[in-house]
Amino acid sequence: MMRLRFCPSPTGTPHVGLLRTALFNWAYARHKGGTFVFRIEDTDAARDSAESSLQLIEALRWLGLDWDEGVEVGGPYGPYRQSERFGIYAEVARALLEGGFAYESFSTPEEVEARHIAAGRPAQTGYDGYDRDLSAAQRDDFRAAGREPVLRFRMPDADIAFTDLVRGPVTFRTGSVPDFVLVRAGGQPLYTLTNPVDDAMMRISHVLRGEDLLSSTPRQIVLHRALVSLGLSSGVPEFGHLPYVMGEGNKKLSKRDPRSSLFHLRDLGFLPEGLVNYLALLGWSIASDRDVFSVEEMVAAFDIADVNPNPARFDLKKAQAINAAHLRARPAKELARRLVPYLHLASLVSSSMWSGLRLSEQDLLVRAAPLVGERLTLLDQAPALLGFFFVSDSAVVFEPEALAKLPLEASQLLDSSLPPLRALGDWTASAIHDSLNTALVDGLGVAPRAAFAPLRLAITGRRVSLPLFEAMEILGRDSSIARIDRLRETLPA
RNA sequence: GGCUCCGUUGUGUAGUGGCCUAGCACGCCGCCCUCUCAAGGCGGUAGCGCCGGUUCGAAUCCGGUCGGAGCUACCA
Repeated sequence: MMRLRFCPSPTGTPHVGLLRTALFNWAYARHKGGTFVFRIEDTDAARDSAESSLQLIEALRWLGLDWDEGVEVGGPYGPYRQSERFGIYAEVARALLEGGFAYESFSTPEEVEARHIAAGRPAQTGYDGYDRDLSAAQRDDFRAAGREPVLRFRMPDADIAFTDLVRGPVTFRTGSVPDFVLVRAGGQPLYTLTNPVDDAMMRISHVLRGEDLLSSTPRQIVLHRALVSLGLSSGVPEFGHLPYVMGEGNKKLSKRDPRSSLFHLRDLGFLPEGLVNYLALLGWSIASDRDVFSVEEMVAAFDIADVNPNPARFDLKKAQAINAAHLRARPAKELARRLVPYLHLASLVSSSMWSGLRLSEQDLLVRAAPLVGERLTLLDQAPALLGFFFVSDSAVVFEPEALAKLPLEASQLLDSSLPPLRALGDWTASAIHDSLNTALVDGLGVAPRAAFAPLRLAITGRRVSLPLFEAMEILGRDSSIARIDRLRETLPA
């Protein structure tokens, strides 16, 4: 049974790189019929926050990445927050020490550096193994001098090779990885210990994570092997390192960059479907001639072996284009529902939830949604496009620049449009179009482009809008005429 | 400095020795459609980092080189 996990540390707000990692783990687990575990690595009290944990949970839920075991849902290998597992780490640390896989180290960083310099080595060579074979008497002396040791892992004297699921064979040469710290002086376990221990305890079989952790893999592999020989684990997981998600230029996307924040993108009006689709494209593709797909399609096709190892740039334009494709694919009723929070934020509707809307608002939205759908790339553009439906006839604001660009014969065009509209039998878009065409284009000999500009402004207040005749149909005859009258009155004769 | 990873148009990718005078998408430019804006259709722009080698043949294999990135913490 394949077991994968997503195990962020709760620092800061969730960003796209992190979520891309979550998505690939989730998709691979789902593709293989495996188990997806969600663990939170909150071992660093100074940097972690409860708010960040909550945001992580909210982010996964919003994207639709569900987990089989983990925080909130529980499971057989819990608890799933590292802050609740310190007892386990202490036990494992003791076993490692007793088994000879780890040792107490008293050297300060300054002392290590001084030894390197004295020996003519570069200062930043890394820990030198000085305390590896301290005698009990020496350790007692250090303690007597008031020093507290860290626990270091004893790196074996051998190359460490593994086959990366994304990159193929990778080998770290003997001696290139120094003995690393597992537990701080004072007893706090570090990521170097907690992460592999939990992966082992939770029977994780495949570790897919960011490329930044590639260089920590040899350490984790030898630790896993130690756990196996201590009888604490049944095997070493496989590793795959996912490419970075970069920002503009060649800079790794920063956690602090607001543009990479999931919630920011959600506020802009990304659909979860659209964002998941785009995130999937960062290092993976479903086919050579297609890049718009559903999560289900992704799950059916996703294989870690197909992931590309080179770093990807987050391109907001492309993300929007993908989002727009998903927006257009939504049925009108559903699109209408998704619009509600954004319209509410712009104070256009009475509730942020569909069920809280007045029936008239619901009805209007369902009818208007098909017009707006193909004009959106992001949901937050909807208020500007739909605003005119939700204001009273006397409250339509005419764009000044649109007013300025009106054709000279604007008043005449408005005058001439009223009688046929009043006389119209069926108030439908095509009937409105026909009658106005007859009256203005044929009757007055004005080009369509110019003929309808004043009407568009009267109805919507803008120069660029939804299709005019459909908008008039939805708005209704009375409102349409009232709005045309109103613009007529503000223009000189 | 050391270790490790990466290198196809501006961006994301397809490509696993001949189907590649390199496909798709976004972007950009132009045309068509058209009540505006979109959407849609058509066309254009631009790329295998470089040098050697292997081979009848290389974007694909090998070596080197250059460039970029990460790690080199008692952070994760």
